[in-house]
Amino acid sequence: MIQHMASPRDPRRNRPVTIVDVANEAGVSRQTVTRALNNMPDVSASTAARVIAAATRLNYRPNRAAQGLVGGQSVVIGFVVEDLTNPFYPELASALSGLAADRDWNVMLCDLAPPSHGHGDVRETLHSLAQRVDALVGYFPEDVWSSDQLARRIPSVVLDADQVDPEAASVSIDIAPGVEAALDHFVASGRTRIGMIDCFPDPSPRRLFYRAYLERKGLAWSSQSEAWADTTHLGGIAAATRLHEQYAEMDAVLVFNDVMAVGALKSFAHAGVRVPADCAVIGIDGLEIGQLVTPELSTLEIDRGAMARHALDLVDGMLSGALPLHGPLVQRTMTHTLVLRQSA
Amino acid sequence: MIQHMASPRDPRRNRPVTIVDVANEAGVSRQTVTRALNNMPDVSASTAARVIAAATRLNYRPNRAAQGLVGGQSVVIGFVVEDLTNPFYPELASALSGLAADRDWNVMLCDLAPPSHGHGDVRETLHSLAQRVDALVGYFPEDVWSSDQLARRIPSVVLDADQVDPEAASVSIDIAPGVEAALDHFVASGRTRIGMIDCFPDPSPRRLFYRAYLERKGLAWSSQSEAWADTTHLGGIAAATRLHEQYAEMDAVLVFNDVMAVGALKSFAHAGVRVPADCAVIGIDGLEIGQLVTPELSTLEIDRGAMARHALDLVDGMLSGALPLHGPLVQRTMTHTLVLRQSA
DNA sequence: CTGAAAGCGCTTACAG
DNA sequence: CTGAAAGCGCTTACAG
Repeated sequence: MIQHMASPRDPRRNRPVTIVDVANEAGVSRQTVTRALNNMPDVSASTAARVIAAATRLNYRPNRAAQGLVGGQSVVIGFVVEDLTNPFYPELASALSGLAADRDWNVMLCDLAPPSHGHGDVRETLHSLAQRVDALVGYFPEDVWSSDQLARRIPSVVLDADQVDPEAASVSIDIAPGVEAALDHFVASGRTRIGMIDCFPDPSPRRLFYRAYLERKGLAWSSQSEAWADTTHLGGIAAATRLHEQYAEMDAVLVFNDVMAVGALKSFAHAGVRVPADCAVIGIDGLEIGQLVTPELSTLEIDRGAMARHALDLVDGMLSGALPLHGPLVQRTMTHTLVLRQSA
Repeated sequence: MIQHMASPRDPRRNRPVTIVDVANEAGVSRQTVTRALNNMPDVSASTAARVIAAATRLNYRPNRAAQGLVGGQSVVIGFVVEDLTNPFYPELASALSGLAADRDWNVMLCDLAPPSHGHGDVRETLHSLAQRVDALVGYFPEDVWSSDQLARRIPSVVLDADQVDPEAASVSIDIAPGVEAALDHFVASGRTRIGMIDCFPDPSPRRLFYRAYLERKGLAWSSQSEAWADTTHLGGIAAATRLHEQYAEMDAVLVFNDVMAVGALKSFAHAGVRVPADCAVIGIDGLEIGQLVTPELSTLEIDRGAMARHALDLVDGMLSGALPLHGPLVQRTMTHTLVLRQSA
């Protein structure tokens, strides 16, 4: 048998090689193997060497589950996002990963919109993840979430859901203060024909608040003041282009998120709309890309570090028993901070 | 005891509640609990209901390790990146996550540069991860990697390392064709004073190739033709600013990556250097942000989907025994594609 | 320094 | 429909 074809399975029987196989190969007992392989004391150097050689020869790999069963396994958080290519999620994942590492926890990543061909049902993906982790944190599709009651099966923290599930812990964002601040800023700088780019045909809470604000302030509004598209920069381009056509007098626009807002900036540049001179733009999220574009994007920033910290605190509470797993709602609420750069 | 203070541990003894506790609580045997909780047949509805009620009451959660031990656990890939806030990594993570999901594998995320205060030793982080996953894929700090010989302890795929470890499988990038194409493009469009922005004081392979190219073509070069900085957009701004000062005649510049290149574009805009009229810019990576800025960034693109696919193929091979775990080098090599947009 | 025993928490046959 | 037995692969005491 050619050496580099050596298999990690014992060729004699077609099953993974275990500690017993190594023990037999080395002519020792299995606890001696444990000791030798884990650098524990009370093994003679020669025995240890013999065991290590045998393990190497057989391509032995300890079974993680067995180790976990006896030793106590670490906490694993399943982090669920809608689309990792929206920079908001990696920035959050980065924060979560760092904070988790501080507790010696691990983060299992689940991107629900992977650019893969044959990815199965989202429901199936989530259930499979739920079986492999100790808690779920993230953004969950409303329909699967409510119909499957995942929060009842596993400690879960729902991030920034439009509709808060009373059964699940959540970190939610009260958009009111932030959106109010953004719109106030528009008005304070003399803008009165304010548009909105949203992400769904059905108005999001952000859009509803925007409408209410315009009405409250007696500002102009019509269905032409609004447009919606995908939450991508291409969507932002498309929506901004449409909005510019149907509402040419628009002098300010609030955009559902920064990625779309950056698209809107491109669209405006292309159409010759000067930002902020002709039209001011404020995005939402506070992403780093906002600082990379010209003009730099003003935005409603959300603190990802704080969001991740809240989520892990809630998980910790549920895991330790200090917090109920479901039932009375446990909720942390955050608000945006208006960050003014060049676009407004 | 207040209901919402119910603990996930059996209050009577201070240990996690197990299937036996549930069985006792429900007055049945443990295999009946298994059946009821896993929706298996051969349980009467009333018994199942009683068991589920007991499990809920005790906040029972099956032990994943025990389930994994008996049922066979799924493959977990530890994905190690240098810094998740560089968009290259999330785009790769997204691809990897999707392809892994297709195989019903999971991806555990490990960001070595988390924005967290107390993150411990990188070495420690990697070793801890290595114990919790079946294989390692990603970018590893050269020093830890070579000194700890992690590749000998766990199947590992090293991505795009400058120095290929002969002990580990790897997906490497042959930069020569791409960089040659980029520089050829500069020359073909009449540029002869070509600069380079790199990321380390020590010249990267990209920089070495750039130098060799200039020499080969008899083009001007001096130490003033080069600058280096952090691989962030701020680093790009700083390096481009410096380069513009020290090499004002520069009419083209190759940048270590797209994030820095976007920074360079900002710096040039600020300094009144028109791109591409005064100075052409080509970045490396092919990130989406290159399309968001103005002018759009020309770049050497690497196919992240293909990279992820190669990595998982190699892991699969090592796990199944078709590929050696170490020893004879297993290597896949990729090349960049020159994508011309507006900046060059 | 090394080995025989017991047990981690679950599930999968196998009896009733 | 329900339960007693055996075993998954490892480690942690406990004897020698």
